[in-house]
Amino acid sequence: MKSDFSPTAIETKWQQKWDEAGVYKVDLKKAKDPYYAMAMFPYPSGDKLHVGHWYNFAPADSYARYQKMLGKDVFESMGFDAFGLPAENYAIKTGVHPNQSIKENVQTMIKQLKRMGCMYDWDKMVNTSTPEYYQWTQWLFLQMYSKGLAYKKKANVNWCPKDQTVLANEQVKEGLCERCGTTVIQKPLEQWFWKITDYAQRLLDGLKDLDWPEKTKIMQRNWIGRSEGVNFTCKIKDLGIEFEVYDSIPQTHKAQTFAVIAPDHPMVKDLVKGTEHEKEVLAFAVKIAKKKAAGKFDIDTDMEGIFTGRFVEDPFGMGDLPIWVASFVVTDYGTGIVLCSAHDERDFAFAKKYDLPLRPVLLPSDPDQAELVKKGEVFYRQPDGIMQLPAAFKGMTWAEAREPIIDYIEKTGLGYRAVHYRLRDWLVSRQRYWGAPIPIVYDPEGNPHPIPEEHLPWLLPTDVEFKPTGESPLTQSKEFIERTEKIFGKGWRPEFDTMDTFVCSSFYYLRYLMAENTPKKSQKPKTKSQQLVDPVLEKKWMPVDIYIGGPEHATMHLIYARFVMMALHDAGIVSRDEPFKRLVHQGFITNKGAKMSKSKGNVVSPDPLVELHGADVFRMFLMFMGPFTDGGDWSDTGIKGVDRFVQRVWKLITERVKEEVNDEQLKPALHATIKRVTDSINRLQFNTAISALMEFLNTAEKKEMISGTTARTFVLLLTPLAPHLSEELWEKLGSQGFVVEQSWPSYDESLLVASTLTIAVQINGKLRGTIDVPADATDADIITQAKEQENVKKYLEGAIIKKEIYVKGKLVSLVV
RNA sequence: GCCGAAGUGGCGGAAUUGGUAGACGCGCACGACUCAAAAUCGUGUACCGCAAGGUGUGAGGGUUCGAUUCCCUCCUUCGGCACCA
Repeated sequence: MKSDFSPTAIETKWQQKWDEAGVYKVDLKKAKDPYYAMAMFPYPSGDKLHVGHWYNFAPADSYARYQKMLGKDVFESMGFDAFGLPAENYAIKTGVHPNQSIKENVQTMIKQLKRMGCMYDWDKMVNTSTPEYYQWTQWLFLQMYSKGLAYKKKANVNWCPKDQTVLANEQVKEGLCERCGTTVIQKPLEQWFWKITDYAQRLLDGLKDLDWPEKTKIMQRNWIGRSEGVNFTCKIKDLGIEFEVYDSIPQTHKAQTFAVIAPDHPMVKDLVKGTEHEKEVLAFAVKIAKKKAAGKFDIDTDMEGIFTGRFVEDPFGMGDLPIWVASFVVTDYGTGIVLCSAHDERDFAFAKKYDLPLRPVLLPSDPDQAELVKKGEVFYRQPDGIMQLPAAFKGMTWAEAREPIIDYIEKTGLGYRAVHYRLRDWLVSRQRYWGAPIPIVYDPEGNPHPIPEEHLPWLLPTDVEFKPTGESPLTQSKEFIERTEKIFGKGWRPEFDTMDTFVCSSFYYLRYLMAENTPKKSQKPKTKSQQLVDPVLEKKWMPVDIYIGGPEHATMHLIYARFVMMALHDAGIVSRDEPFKRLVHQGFITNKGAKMSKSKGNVVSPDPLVELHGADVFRMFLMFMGPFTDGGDWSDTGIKGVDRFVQRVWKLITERVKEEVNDEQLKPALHATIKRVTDSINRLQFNTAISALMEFLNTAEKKEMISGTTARTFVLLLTPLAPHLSEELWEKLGSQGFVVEQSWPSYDESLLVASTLTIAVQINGKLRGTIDVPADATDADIITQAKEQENVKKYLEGAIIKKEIYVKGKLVSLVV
């Protein structure tokens, strides 16, 4: 049965056969043992599919195939995150409408994805830029609005001057636009927000039960930034204005010596109104605000302040505290006003700069060192002769003192325990064209009203230019305004902003479960069966069993999706809080150390290599590069090794299999291989799975002929990794059915125990020889034998053995 | 500065609870086949040394009969955060 191996022909053949037989179609309703395998859906950019996509999707598919062979009803989803800036920027450059370019890119990418031979059930594909999809994005907005979770407010927001749109906090990385790298500035604008802060504690608590990478959980925890401390109510002297302050280091209680307020705090004006300080202070506030707006504020060089002339009225019986406006204080954390002490780096530096008094609470007592000794030992002292706290606190360490002091503060009634979070509300509106229109209209008085559901999808108008002007492009659409007036009345205006694309991707895992039922364009989603998600399917399939994607989404998509799922749960739409039970991040593929991107022109296309070697070889090569979660720098050296492996497998199975030949001696190796491959795939370490198969091949090739059983088992092990090749070999072996529908082989434990053991012999921790002993030899026998080993003997001559250690089945260690 | 991950041959990487470091593959060298080359197959390949032997998992200490694995200090690289009192 000798024949040549031609990957492309084989791969095309089996993709067709699978397709015809519908082996990857899943009946979501009938599935008995659902397994929802999902990779983060791609953005259909002009780059097409690059090696990074393959690196993500191919192993994800191999793992899903393994689950299928374990007997699960696997649903592997695929779709497109099609709204967003790149298509719009492309349109600005070329004049091609995003609708057009996205359609083309999606078509190309589907073709490329199909070439990979993954188990995607294409009937359930989603594309977020289609009205069928974005009506649900809009519906979600209305849900949020009706639950009071969507609101509009004027605030300083992150503005990208290049993309001419606002950005969510999560989209600003190191002060730069996450998309284009431009310095982000602050701009006061009226924007739509979603109240993710209401869910801060739940988002934090939920993490502990998730099977997610620890580092991702840590990133989310830091992002949420829960801080515990004490709130105090204070008064401005002579003005009687009451305000709250938050203090997260209660150890400094009664040791505060001044107060600082944020330059853009609304109370600043009231403090200085009509005083000699007014002009100067307000000018200072404006100066700092400008610096911050330009994104140029740097705490190290720009630590500045100015005295307001006002005091906090003796908050703790230790005297009045002067209030300064200080550049480093932020308005929107805590209450924007802070009581300062010696034991904070910034407060300390500020006090030194403006010669403000300090009252340290830690030994040593030198106020010049106060901040530096925070890690120092003993807490509590009375440098100015005033007893600050009860004597019970004396001698406590900084850490020990914390809780008792909070208790003490509460008991004295001066303040109360409080929790603050760093998490801010999610800014969801964007001044761009290519997104889902926000389903809100304004009456002639300018009051917002939700668009009734029957008008969904609230279509994105097409009579729009894309030039970013800083104003929403939708304002140019005559049709959009006419449509609004026609439905709602004269003088009514639509909301011109669109939604952040992260809204689209915050619930797509639910839409996959419904995509088959999506009405045609002509239909409107009004009937009962047309809902965001069928509760029965949701209950059955959610949460997603394994979600695979890049770590760059740790504080964006992955936190938004959790928030939206929780909000939907509270609204009774879904049955649980968390969308992704298990999360895995694939590693990042770089090119000469740099991130692949079109602008750098270093994107590597997989197509030529796939053409040359076939999809199986290419995907195995990517898996063989190293651990899936590590990624690495791109290089195609080494693909040859996998190619050779495939050629040799082909040769062995097509030329050297004889059904009834006796190859009993191969059995232990075969079963060891089953175990190794199984364990490796379980841990998503495809590299070691492949090397185990290579090792077995090396062993098997030494035999003249191998049996049908051995060959079939080997092909089964290869199936998740190289599905097309395996299918062809399965057929050549005369086996029934699709190999991709066979069960995963199991191994016989008893065959894994070797009949002879090789024991290492060490003297003083150095390897001096090995001995072969029967598996049933006694410990004493083995030690005796070890001492008689030739090389060992040499070292034992004239030496006294002080200690003998035998590690079962592994080694003998002698100490002389 | 803070949080996290990682440093092993010329290269990608192996080595589940401490137990024969370098599996598997690339590359390289030599050999076979060939007029020749490619492909393929075989042998070798951590370093020093002719050898006996010694040295080796970023550096330095420590625990242990025994450390890539555990502990301490430090260095480098990568990822995230950075005014949140």
